[in-house]
Amino acid sequence: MKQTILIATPSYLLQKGLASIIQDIAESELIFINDINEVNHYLEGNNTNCVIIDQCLIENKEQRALLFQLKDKNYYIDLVSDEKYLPAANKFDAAIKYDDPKEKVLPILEKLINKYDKPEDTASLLSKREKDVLKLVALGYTNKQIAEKLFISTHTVISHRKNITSKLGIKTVSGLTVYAVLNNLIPKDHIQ
Amino acid sequence: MKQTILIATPSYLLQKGLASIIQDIAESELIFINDINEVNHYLEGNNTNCVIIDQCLIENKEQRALLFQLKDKNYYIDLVSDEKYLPAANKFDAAIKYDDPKEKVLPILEKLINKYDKPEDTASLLSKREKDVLKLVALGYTNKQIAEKLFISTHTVISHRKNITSKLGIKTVSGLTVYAVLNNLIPKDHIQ
DNA sequence: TTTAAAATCCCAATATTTAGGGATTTTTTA
DNA sequence: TAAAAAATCCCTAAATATTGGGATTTTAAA
Repeated sequence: MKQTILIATPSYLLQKGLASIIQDIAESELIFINDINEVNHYLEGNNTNCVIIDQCLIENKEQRALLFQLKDKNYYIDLVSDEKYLPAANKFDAAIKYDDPKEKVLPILEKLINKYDKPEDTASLLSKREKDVLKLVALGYTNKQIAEKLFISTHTVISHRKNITSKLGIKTVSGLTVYAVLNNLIPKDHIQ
Repeated sequence: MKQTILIATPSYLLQKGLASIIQDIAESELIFINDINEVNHYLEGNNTNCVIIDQCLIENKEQRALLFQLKDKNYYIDLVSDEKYLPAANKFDAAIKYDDPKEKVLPILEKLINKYDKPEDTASLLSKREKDVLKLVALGYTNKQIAEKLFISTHTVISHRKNITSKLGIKTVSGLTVYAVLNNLIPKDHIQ
């Protein structure tokens, strides 16, 4: 099952940046809110796995206390504009600075995703071989070409495609292509 | 023709955020650099349309002077962490703050894209009708279904597809689907 | 060690697409 | 107003994909 991540920051650049990075790692449901009171309200009424919150939204102690009421249920990531706003001791599980480079940001988000990523997600619906076939379908190869590439007969390719179709409920090449692109099975680049 | 945008910031979040927003507006070539000297070196040896540079990378006057040597050729966007770093008078064409909301960021980038987007880009390669057909192909319809939807014969659909194929040089359904998705001809949602 | 899933292969009939020719009628545009 | 481009329609043969049946062998899990 997809995990839900709440992202609370007024910055559009950071919203889109976090979204882009997170979706590259694994498909997740992202909620964007930029009002601290709405964040607390949302957390009370909905299940989330992680809260990424911009330090600049927290104005007082009451808000802060409310925020951490559900500490046990969620993973909290602090988002700060500058090192100086990093409190020495705090309740956050991790912190990301606005200007952190790739090497600092990626591990934190990857850890978060792996922590909550369930094994039975979309990708594992398909067997290894089915994914191989799907990839090549999405890359525009014919069944015959796929058979040659995988050293199997076209019959087998067709069988795999039948299984893919029934598992995914997607029967058209274009639908499978979109699925493959969205599930990062193929690079988004040009296709022959 | 695609435009080239140089993005200079150490922040991975901002890099990915800018990339995500810009690519949503129009396909562009993005160059990421996070060293001011490399930026200047790159600008001398390559053609760009726009430079988005993080204020924090500019350490002294010499670097600043070098940066604006090609002022006439490029559109410059300033990226600042805080209002206080915004110089009263400067050579930048626009400025974006780290924590700007969508309403401030989008117009600036849209203006930039439209400024340089050539009329003869990918979308206008195809005629109106060809785009109609391409859309439906990418949505997984068969030629027969497309014919019914557009109130034309399947022969016409096939003719349009032949023209699309020769104009785009893409002959597979999956390739056309990726093209359609990348060119925002269809919503990225689920397809039957 | 059974059982179930995965991976492999086969056939035949039908549906669909592709590639190679055309041709005619509207619209645009120079 | 000519000429060019766009949109429409037609044909046939060959190539591919889809559907709806099977079956066998490996591999993994209970």
